[in-house]
Amino acid sequence: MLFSLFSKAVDRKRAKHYHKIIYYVLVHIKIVSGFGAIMATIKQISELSGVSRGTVDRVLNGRGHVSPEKERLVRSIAEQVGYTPNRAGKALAARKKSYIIGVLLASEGNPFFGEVIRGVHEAERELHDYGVKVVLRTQKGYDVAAQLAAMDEMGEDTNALILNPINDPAVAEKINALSDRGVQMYTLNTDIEDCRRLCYIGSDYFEGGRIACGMLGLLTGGVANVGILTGSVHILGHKQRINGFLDVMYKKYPKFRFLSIMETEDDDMIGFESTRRMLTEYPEIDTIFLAAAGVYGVCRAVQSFLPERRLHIVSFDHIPQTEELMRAGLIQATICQQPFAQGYEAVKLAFNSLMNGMPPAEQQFIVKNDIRILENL
Amino acid sequence: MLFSLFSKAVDRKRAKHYHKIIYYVLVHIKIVSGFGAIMATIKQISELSGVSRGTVDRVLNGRGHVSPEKERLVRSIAEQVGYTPNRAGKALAARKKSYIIGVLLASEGNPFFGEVIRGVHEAERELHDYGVKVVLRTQKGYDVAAQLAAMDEMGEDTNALILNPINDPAVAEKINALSDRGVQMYTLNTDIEDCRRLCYIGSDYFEGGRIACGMLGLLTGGVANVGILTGSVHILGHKQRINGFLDVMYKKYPKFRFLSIMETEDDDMIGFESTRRMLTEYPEIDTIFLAAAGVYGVCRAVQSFLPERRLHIVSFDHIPQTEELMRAGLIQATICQQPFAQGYEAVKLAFNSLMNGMPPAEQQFIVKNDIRILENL
DNA sequence: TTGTATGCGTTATCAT
DNA sequence: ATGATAACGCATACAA
Repeated sequence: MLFSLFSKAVDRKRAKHYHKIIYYVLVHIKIVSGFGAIMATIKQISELSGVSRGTVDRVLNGRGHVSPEKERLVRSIAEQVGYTPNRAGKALAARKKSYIIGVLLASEGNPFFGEVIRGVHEAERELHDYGVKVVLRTQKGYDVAAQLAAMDEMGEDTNALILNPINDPAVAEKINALSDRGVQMYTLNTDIEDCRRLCYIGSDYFEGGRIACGMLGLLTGGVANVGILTGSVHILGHKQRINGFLDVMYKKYPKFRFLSIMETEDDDMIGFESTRRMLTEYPEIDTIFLAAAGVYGVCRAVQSFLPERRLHIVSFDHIPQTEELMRAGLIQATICQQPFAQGYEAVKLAFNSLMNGMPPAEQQFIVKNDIRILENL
Repeated sequence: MLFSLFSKAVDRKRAKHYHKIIYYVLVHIKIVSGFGAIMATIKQISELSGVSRGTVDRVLNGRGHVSPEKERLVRSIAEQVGYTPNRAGKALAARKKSYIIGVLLASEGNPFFGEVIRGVHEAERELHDYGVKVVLRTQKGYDVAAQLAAMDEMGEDTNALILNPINDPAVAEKINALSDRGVQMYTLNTDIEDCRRLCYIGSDYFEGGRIACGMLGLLTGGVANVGILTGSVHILGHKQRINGFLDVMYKKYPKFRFLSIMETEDDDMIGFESTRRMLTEYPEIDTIFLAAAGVYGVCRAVQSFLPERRLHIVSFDHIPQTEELMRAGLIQATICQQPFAQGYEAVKLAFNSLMNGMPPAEQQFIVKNDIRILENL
């Protein structure tokens, strides 16, 4: 290989005499090897440019303290040889200090997050070799003060913090504060506006709503009296799902009649009661779009109050009761948002940014919505 | 940290005096650090056991030439400290020799494989740092002799070979021959029986068929006159899809009437003609299960000969015409088999086995079948 | 400003 | 059979 001309056997002085010739060759000849691109290393760049490895490192990592002409020279050569840092080498060197990635999930007792956590742990396992520590902390329910407190505590000793933020200005502010303190911030599963998070990892709720409507359109043959049950109109994701649903409904299904919308507050009991009232007020409802949690309560209400009629129901996510409800024929389809991938990718993204000292290229990592019926549950 | 007691500052002789004590402690006390498991290294094991790193390496990698008692000692300590090799270190050391992974795809002109190839390239990009070369070769159509010849050629200079095998005994035999020659063999997208491939990467065709039937059950309300179009009854995957379809049909949809099955030979023109004949012979058909390629030809036939009637059609895969056909309302749903993931995971799996010198833990890597409707295409 | 030396974990080579 | 040592690519503390 070309570069081995100046391996350790040849000292720097000889190299200095040759490096201009080599450089000339590099500039004017397109270099290819038998199998693909050459993998340039810092050492090779130092030999080609006649400066030390340390200087090359300083240039390539912008550490300063290097003369302009050498800087230009090194940059130029690195460009010519198409230098990209070697991850294995970086990882090994980085092992002395270890990165700590915090994961703060505000939702104990929400079965949806089980898979998210599995994904987090899988990423932790894979990154174990790279000296990464993952600190996971879960909280019960949506309490702004509690979330803020936990963020402060975890921000103390983490290099990156991943959380599913409560949609409250105080949380956005705290995200900015921690970001300024040097903690790389990520939002998981739900995003929050007006803050300096590096990336949102989660699903496209609007698309999820569109898919739900498309599915119900197919199931009903395009004719339906629709009732919608949402968690809370104040929760951004739920609202976006409903907007998506209505988007498809208005454009594609003129024979859909939208009769009523009520809230479950993500609770089975409240869902039961809301559904009961909805069905007594609008007994002609034959199709239910279930945009949030409380699925089991809603379905039980349907079963209790319209035992003879077969409604069309599409829900979200896959929780333990989902299979039972699908097997019973109450729910025909449920739309999942790849919870495992959300947890997994969030940790990996955070690690990669820490590793290369650069924020993720994309500000969003959107996981695909996933249609499930009984056969592929 | 515990192990640093015997860092380089302390010489081997002192270590030898202490290692039995430490060993005792290790055996009787469960070791935990603040953040999780200790990451044991070969160096630490050598210090604890009082043997050299070389010997530890010889034991842990089964290179032989080591006395039984030292072997037992090292094994025991490695077990106690829960040693797992560090991938970054391995990668760096392995860079001197570079692995070559061959990918042989027999299907030029089949749009399905575009995404598979994208997955292969993405894996290649990610593994670039680890000195992996991927050699991709594609072939037109299914010609056993051509595939055998290509296998022989590629087997010469590859450490692993991934291919979508033609279902022919000669191919199985060649897979065994190459395997015996030390090439690690993988089957991609379609499997083949009675051969020593290390792993099959692809979808579960039986499940795919079940999902298709479940979907048509939902679309038709459980009442349908069904026609099936397959590629060839001789192709294993197609047969499995049909078996899956019939499985659900018999168990769950007693009002499905199965009227006819014909072949498309994966060709649009033949598909058109087969469909035309099917629809003239059984004009009562209102539901079509499209288990193979030739999708466009079939749909055009439906459009030509039953322009007024609205059939229910479920197909497989996502090719360029699929979206047009769905938009036109001819196809309601198509079941995809994650082609990108197939290509990506195949290469990664092959690399991992080469890296740790161990075949994959599982003999199959099954990607999920994925329901698509117009809204999530 | 610039260069040198060392170490991260693993593997291979060379001595003994 | 066993131990010592160099090398892989990168980062950094230290020396000049």
